[in-house]
Amino acid sequence: MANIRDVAKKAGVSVATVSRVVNKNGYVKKSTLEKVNKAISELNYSPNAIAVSLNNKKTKTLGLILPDITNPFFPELAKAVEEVANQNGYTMILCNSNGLLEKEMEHIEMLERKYADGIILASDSYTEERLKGTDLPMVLLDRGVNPNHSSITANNFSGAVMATKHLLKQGCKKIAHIAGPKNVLTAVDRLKGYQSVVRDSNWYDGDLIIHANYNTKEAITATKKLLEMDSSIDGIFASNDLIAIGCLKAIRSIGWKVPDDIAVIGFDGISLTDLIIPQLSTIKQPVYEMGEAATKLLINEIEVGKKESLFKEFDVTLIHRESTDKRGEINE
Amino acid sequence: MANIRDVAKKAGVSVATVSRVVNKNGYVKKSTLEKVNKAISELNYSPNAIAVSLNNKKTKTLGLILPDITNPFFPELAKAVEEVANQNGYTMILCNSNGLLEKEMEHIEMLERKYADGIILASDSYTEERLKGTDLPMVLLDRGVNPNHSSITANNFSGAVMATKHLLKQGCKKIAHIAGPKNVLTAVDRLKGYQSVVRDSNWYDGDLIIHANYNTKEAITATKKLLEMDSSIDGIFASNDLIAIGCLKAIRSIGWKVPDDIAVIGFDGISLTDLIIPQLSTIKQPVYEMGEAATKLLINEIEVGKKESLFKEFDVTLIHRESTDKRGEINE
DNA sequence: TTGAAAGCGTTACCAG
DNA sequence: CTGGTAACGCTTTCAA
Repeated sequence: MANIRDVAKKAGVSVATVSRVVNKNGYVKKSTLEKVNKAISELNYSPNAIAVSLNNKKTKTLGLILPDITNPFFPELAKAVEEVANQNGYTMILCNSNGLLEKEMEHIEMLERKYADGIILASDSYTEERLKGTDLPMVLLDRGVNPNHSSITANNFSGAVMATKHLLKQGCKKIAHIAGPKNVLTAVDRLKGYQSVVRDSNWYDGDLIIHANYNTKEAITATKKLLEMDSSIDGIFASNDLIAIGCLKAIRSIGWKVPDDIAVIGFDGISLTDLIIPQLSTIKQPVYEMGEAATKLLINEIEVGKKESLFKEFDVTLIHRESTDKRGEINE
Repeated sequence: MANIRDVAKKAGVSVATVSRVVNKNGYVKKSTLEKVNKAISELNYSPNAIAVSLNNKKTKTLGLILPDITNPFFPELAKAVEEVANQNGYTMILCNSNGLLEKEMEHIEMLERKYADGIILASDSYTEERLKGTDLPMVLLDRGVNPNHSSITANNFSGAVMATKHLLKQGCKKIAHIAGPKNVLTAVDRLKGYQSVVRDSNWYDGDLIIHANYNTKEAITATKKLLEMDSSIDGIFASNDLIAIGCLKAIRSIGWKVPDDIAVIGFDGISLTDLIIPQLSTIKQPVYEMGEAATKLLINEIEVGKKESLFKEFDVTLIHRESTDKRGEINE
């Protein structure tokens, strides 16, 4: 690949001049501009990004750290981040942390060493303590709120309230909650939302809450346990869609019918919920918009600087489908 | 962040010496080694990757270009690539091409400018013609075979044969095929596999083949069309799982039963197939292993150089589930 | 065993 | 309007 000196030589000018025309800054006489452009296209020159980076300490690279790209919630997020990044001339490095704090830290250090310009962190295990070494611009996504960093979340609490009230409205008399992990912020907020609605009901009981990780397998076990314990449960609010699908499988395996015997609603709104039978009611997060907002926010912090931490919370929406349609309200 | 000069000053040696101890090459007296190491840890020094790259023209960065991270087949691939890359000290840039040749080319150029060390390309539209500008090491994944580049694929043809024979064995008398796009290599091979099995059957007819893109929505339309045209169809081999799920939805919407009225089998083995009801039979590709193999192959080409193009084809396996279980062979 | 200095490809400042 | 050159942080000869 040709470099800037080759171009300079070919055009009969100095490298400084070439640099000026490439970056369109400074004055260049029209005739030399043309000479240089000619040389550039003849040599098919394009500036070496590494050398540029070494100078200005900017790499036009963003890091996206996710717990697990394999969880259907995240690919759409990744897509949004990648697209917005690209539109702004940035490139995205994808890092999987498997939810491990240690891996997260490794990735952050690596991104620093590679001079990434900023990081979008979707973390389970985020604690301010561990992050304070970094001074890279960083925005927290979906799973963490903290005064030192801007963050984007969905309104998990109010979504949980919506889900629980929806179940009530459909006629459920006793609603259980399969909560996510205790240390995951979204899970905690959703649990609180559920509790705020049912706390004062006469049937309410702490045993109606059971914890499981955000996956289908554990949810199956949890659901069976729940229904064995109390067969009068007729509604489940699952902390996310993967858990809800586990519920569906467990319920089916013991021969109950959804939604007649028991209604189920999830959270997230992954596309999967539309593909399964019965179709799963859920609280939909505007995932793409969230990824988009996070990326724009980050790029803004990088390019114009950060004044204050912004904390943006997105509204969620109820999607009413078969799995909670006890009253035949849906007409397909 | 501290740089090599800071360390040198602190240790009272030259930068050359620091470089030697960091890279463990050249002779260093034990006592100075210790001094230097001390300074390094006190300053928490780690070499600036950009500067290193500028020297050796290696960035320890791989590009992964995918049609669409949102298609459930790809996240697992991405995960494999990321993990293996990380294990070898590489970082992965993720690029979404949306299946557009133009976008692919843009990404490739960007990766060249950023001095990526190599590319893994999963492409629909791959044609050698367009790629010949690049001399970056590149391995083709899943959707392209070409003498100039190593490639990793699954055995699509024999998988299709397995699927079709499986349907026959389950008692299907007339099997249709919803094929993928005509310009996608995997789709073409699967179509050929199907044809090789049924071509000589007395019921065979070209109308039993219908094309659709690799998504659920189009598959619904296609399936309805197929069954309206010929209601004696009692088996469908779908070119991928997303299509198969579309079949299931369409079949359900017209009131038929799976697998009794009609059996359905997909291809890919995405985890989704295990979560839906009825569970979907499918031909499973070893996705993770494929991603792993591609990455190892690429890293090998980068680090030890490439002698010849390797062409590795992975075996696929039949997963027999409810959607084709006409004879009650599955005991859960 | 160690240090000085050139070079990697740019940009940006300072002169002219 | 243009050119020379220091600087970015590191590696790698070449000498000592």
